[in-house]
Amino acid sequence: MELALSLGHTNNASMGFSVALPHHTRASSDPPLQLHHLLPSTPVLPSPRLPIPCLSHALGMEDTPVRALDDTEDGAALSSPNSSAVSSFQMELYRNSRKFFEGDSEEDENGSTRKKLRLSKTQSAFLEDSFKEHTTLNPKQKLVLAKELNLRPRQVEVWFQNRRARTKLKQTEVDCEYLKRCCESLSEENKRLQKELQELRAFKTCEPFFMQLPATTLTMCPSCERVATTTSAAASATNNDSVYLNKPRILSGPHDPLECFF
DNA sequence: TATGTCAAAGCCATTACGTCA
DNA sequence: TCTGACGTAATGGCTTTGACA
Repeated sequence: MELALSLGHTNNASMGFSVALPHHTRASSDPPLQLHHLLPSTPVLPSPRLPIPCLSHALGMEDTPVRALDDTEDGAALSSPNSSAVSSFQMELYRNSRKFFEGDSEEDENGSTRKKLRLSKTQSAFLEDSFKEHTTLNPKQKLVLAKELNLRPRQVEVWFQNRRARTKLKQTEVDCEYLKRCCESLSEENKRLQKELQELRAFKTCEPFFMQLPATTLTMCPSCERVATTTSAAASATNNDSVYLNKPRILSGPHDPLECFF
């Protein structure tokens, strides 16, 4: 029985029940990366690329190369922010990024402390969309994403690592649920078959009694058309007279009840 | 051609931290 | 204010793989 479990999102549907991600998805053969490869076809953000350049501008970080990719293709998308007032959305980004930068600097100062930096919703959404496109990143993709989100490449790498782990965990839960249902179903089937077997056995053991009804009602074997005869002992006891025996009696040889009946 | 070494990348288990009820 | 549960970022160790001598 093949358990073709392609429930939910799996990295490799052909792997059947296994939920393991391909161990090595090294992208050495990947085509040259373009930014649009990293982005969802339907961005969840008004303009996924907009906030970061905005942010860089607000922070006076124009020297930070945000446009890490081929300018010819995505230049428009990465163009400077529009002239409208900075939205609260962008301000939130600004504040979040301030926190990140402060966190980074703090970590640099006392490297022993492990500061956990919470990603903003925007960053998470961006990463999530990228994950839908590629569950693994090649170094270039990682760098591009890191620059886009103002994160360290290591952070992007870790996020994808943890995201793959979460996916696998969820898939495992789904698989467990499915197997649980399979198990329950098989148990029911097993019970049903056991019951059926018991009934058949009971029927088989009852049959001789069926065959041992009073002689008047069971005088002839349907297969051989022989009537019940007396045993030799009975014959001698009755002076060789043929008698009908009312006592239970199993015929031997061809008169085996099972042989005759079936 | 076979083999050992090394670096890179991924997975896994675990820790540590932030948030929330 | 405290606390425990939970989600998740981060870490360290191990394995696998490909390149290279």
